Amino acid sequence: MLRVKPKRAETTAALESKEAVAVLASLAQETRLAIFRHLVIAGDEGASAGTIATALEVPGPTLSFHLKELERAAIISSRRESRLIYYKANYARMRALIDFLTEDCCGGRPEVCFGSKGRGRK
Amino acid sequence: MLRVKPKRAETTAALESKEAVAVLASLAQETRLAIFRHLVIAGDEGASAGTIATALEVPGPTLSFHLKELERAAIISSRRESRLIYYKANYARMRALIDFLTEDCCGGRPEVCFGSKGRGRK
DNA sequence: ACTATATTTCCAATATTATGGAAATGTCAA
DNA sequence: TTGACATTTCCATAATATTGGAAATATAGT
Repeated sequence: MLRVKPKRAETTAALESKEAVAVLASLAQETRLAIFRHLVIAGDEGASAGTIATALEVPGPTLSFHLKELERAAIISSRRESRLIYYKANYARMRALIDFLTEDCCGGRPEVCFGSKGRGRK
Repeated sequence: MLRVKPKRAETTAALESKEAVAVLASLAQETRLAIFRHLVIAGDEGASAGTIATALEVPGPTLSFHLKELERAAIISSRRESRLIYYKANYARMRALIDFLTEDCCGGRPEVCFGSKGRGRK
């Protein structure tokens, strides 16, 4: 039997309003959102800068700029593997963002957003 | 027993990537996020521009600019009531954003973001 | 050391966004 | 129709973000 994940993958720190703005801004750009989506699909291994550049047809310096923005917001992380630098999505951070928005959206009035019972998940 | 909402409050249209960027951008600014949060708390009646301006201490023209941005992204809506203009949060739109992010984050690998079973809600 | 490849930093041009005073508009009451 | 109030539009300024070529840095193979 293939136990997938006994508990949360990474620690989920709640987002402050300022931080939430930063994460939102990091995703509020077409190329960056495309990068993030690409990385979600790439999974845990992530994808190298070159692979991303080719897939999304973005010039190196432009890609590098956006990768840095995403990393600054901690919505992605990177590791070097010999000559390649692999980037990977930070799911915990995305989850924290979703949780922040859920609180923002539903704080006090969950019924309006998610029906009479709120969300299943705490 | 107090049945709160039999079904969804508003129709929830799924977000396109471009639209998602627009909604993200509309919230990716401190003042605008504060406005939105204020409106969530204000509830269905919403809050007038003046009320918001006073509460958040934002000059009229600046507020007006941000309200327009939020409205352009359809994350809030407005109605005039005699001399006042009331703004109110569009919960359905926020939900659509959250759903978009959830798909983006978890599409293919829900276990990574939300534990081995995904979210309770569809 | 030299070469090739991957990626980044530097930098300057361009584009977009945010800010708020002054003036315009819209609404109502007298 | 004048006056008071709420809000917006106009507009100039300032701040921030995006873009990509050229040059720099990092790593590995020969």
